[in-house]
Amino acid sequence: MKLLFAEDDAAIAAHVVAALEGAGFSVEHVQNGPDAWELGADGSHSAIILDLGLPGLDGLTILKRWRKDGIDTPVIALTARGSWMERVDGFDAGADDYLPKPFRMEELLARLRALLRRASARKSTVLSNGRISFNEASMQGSLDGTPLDLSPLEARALQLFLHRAGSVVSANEIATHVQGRSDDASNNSVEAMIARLRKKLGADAILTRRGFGYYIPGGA
Amino acid sequence: MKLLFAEDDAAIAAHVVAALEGAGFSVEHVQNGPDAWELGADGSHSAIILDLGLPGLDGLTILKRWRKDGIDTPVIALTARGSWMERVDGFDAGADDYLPKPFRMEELLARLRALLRRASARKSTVLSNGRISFNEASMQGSLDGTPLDLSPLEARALQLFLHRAGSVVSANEIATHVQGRSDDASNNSVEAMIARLRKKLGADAILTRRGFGYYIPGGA
DNA sequence: CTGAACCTGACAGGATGCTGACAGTTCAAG
DNA sequence: CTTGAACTGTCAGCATCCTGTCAGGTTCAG
Repeated sequence: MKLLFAEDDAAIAAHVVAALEGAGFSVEHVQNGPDAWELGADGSHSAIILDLGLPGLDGLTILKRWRKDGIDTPVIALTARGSWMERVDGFDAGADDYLPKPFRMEELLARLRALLRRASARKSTVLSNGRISFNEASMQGSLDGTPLDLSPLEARALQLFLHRAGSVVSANEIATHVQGRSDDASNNSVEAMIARLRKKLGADAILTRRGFGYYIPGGA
Repeated sequence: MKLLFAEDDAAIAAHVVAALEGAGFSVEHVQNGPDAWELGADGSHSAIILDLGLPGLDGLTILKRWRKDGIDTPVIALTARGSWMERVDGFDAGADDYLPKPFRMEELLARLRALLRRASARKSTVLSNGRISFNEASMQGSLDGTPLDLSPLEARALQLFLHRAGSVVSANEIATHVQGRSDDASNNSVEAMIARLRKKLGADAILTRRGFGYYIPGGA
């Protein structure tokens, strides 16, 4: 299990490297953007932990280049603060998970393992429910087999709903998972997105549970 | 929080059981495969710590059987050593996490907590009592299997009653838990809500204990 | 019998959710 | 650099639903 770890802060890096190696991983550590890009580009790592604030070459740019080149190594992005814009950008650029600094090692390890597990079981990444299906590898949704034209946020929302088919997802959870925000209320962006999604999926695809949230029927 | 712990090495087991109980868990300990399978099969545990090298019946086989039978209790697999193959097999069989021996207790506890946290966030509990049932995941109540159309407060109230089936819930508790108020008396909003709920559930679903509160018969 | 506790139907104000429109931003093509 | 398309947050208006309150009736315990 070889990991690539890109982080310029020496103190943090030493700590993390020690913990990762203690957990049985072999770690390659780089401290600047160009090195990270070069090493990651060969696709030989099981996962990459990428600080978005690298010197020399921005983490987001690196990530986008990798994805463009077809490198699908799972990436956990480390964001400087709880900046939600950064998180959203990270997801759009192709990160599989993000972790806001500061973080606890257990958290990083847990997410890393989850990511590796998902990656190893990547065969069955097609969620389906009634007329709707969704390929998590390509983030492509379909209705009755015909591909849908979903925006990034809509796709993530649909993914979330399908993962939790049959159970209610609160607007707050949607905001967190899909948009990367955690501030509640005071805006109806979730409602707006649901409306757009419904327009593409059909009005009865996503149901409202007034006062609680939204859900896709079926599942559990 | 009841745990199932399957481990045949008596020395390790004693150590782990002591630590788990010290952390506030109630532990059922078994030392061979068949016992583990039997006890785990009732799905009553919050989590299972499963040594893969059990005598009598292999841990992986047990795990696969459970999953086949729909037991989705979170499982931490203990692997003999850092054998990579074993880990992969463990994940494929349905383990939620693995831990290579030897391990430190803190590590086990940390992973256990992480697992329980994740699991509790996804659990879809169905409360039921006589003709009434309530799915907490979808916040959907049913009477004789037919879905009910409950308002948010009614749904939360029904949930509360079912959680405390057989015991009296005071109007004050209802006001607090369901409506989020803490001011007592001076209004009969609770009474009004009970009336509306009875209209949907049937008059005999919720009984009054004059001077104390309301309750659903049966349960405890 | 009597007062307190409880029930119920009606109602209005408020909360909640939906929708169409719009503007700022990003991104890629020209 | 300019341009245009796509995306998404925000806003305002609207429809609907929810729920606290009130008034009057009913039931219960002492």
